[in-house]
Amino acid sequence: MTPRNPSHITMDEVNEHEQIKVRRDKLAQLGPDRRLAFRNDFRPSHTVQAIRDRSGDLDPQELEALSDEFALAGRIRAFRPHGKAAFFEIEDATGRLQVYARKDGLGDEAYERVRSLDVGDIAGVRGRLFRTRTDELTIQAGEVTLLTKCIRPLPEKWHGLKDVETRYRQRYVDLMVNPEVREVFRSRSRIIGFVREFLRQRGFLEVETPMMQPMAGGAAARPFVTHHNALDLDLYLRVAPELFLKRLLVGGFDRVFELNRNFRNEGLSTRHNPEFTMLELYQAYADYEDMMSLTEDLFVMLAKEIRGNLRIPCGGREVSLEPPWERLSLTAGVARAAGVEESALETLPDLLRVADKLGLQVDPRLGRGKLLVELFEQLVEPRLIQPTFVLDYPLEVSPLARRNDDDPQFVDRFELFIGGRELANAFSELNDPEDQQRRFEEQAAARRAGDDTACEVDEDYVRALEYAMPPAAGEGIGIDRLVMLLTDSASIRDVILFPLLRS
RNA sequence: GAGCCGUUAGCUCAGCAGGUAGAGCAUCUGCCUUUUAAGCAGAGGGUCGCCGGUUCGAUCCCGGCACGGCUCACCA
Repeated sequence: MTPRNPSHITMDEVNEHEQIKVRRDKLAQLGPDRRLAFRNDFRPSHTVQAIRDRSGDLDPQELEALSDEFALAGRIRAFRPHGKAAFFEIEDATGRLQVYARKDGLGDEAYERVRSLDVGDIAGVRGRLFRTRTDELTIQAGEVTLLTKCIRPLPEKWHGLKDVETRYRQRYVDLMVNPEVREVFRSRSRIIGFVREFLRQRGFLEVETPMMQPMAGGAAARPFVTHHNALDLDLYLRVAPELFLKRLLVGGFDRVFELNRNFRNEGLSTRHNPEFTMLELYQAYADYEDMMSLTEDLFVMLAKEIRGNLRIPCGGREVSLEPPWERLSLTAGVARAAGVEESALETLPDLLRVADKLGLQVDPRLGRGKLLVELFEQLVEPRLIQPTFVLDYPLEVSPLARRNDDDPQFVDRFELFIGGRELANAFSELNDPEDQQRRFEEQAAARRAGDDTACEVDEDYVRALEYAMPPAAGEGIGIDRLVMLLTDSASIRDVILFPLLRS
């Protein structure tokens, strides 16, 4: 557990924990020259994986005949002393390998130095390979060098580190001792690499747009504020890159994406971290139907790549990513869940009546569109376990989306739900500058009325649309939630290396 | 921001009508040259999250605070 109030503890505090003291003393016994205790002159010749690959199919006799000497470096993860011999395990980024050290092989002095090593120390080992009686591939140490002393004891070897607070605050320890955590973050890296390659192959250009913006637009969320001293200018950390990416469509890049951090000054939960990673992509001459296809393609390929299967575990259930995915209109979903006809959801009083009938707490000041979305979130969203595109959002909750050609009160937009969580949001883009100006003004009015998640009028964005933005569609995919899905993680903190905690 | 739950040794966890605490691993000492959750024998280690209250006496009961978890709210 992290000390809660360490301000009164100093480095020379005498009652240092016994185990730390023992390790510090061992460090001191190496002598006053710190270069010998923290050396950087050992170069491994092989990783554990490379050694296993090299020796994998050799029988014990062939292994004995192999005269190669291997140099291996890593962290000591187990120590089994036996009088005049000792076994320990070295772990590097690729795995663990057992080391066997004998007094009669190393000499008295060198053997004593091996015996003084602790679990957690970083060490280098040189020697030849053999197999033990129990057929364990082992390196017989001809030389063992302490490279870096570990002053603190590692968590228990069998149960590991369980305390979630320590796991998040001291992620380095979590990573050290919990291999499944390392695996999650390796998967995260592979997923992000795969997404980039997927888009690159489809002709998308990866770009970087401002994270510090003079005006926070592109999503309905409260921004973080910061200040530039030299310009004496307040800036907002971006809540979304959307308005900048669409300016690039105007400029002639007709397929762009950005995969990077957004910042929203909102609450924390198992699905929300104040800084999170979002993919946004924009494609000219495409509509939201194209985004649905692209999303299915991407998720299917990712599931095959990462899980090797389209049926993946998700919080104790199974999710099938086999396309095509279900499509459900927002209104139909609410009607079905509420047990009424869609025609009974047409007006604001209709919706209030339904909410009342179901005993739902809703804000009566909401307009029809927001209320419909609210009902959907309460009634339908948590039940959308299998992949579902939710379609046809009300205009008033979608100030940047293109109107539906047949029903101008709705927009051509979908959100994707899997495992009860929103994974993506996409729409055909609004490119009529006059309509956009009016929608911005409605947002600004809502803002003046107290909605601090509503955006302001972005005059330059409207001007950009006046230069003509090609018809286009765009999509945002929550990368953290995508990683949660593909690693079956219950909390966003399990897929973010250093999630925000109170300090 | 609200409700519920949690915080005991380095780690994982027990415990208690209210009588200031235990185990395993880890650590230390001794023995042990093919073990692998090594083994055997012994030892040390705790402001029971923090502050206050009740009480002869509080790890335990009560109040407050801190941090964390879950749920809700917020997050189109």
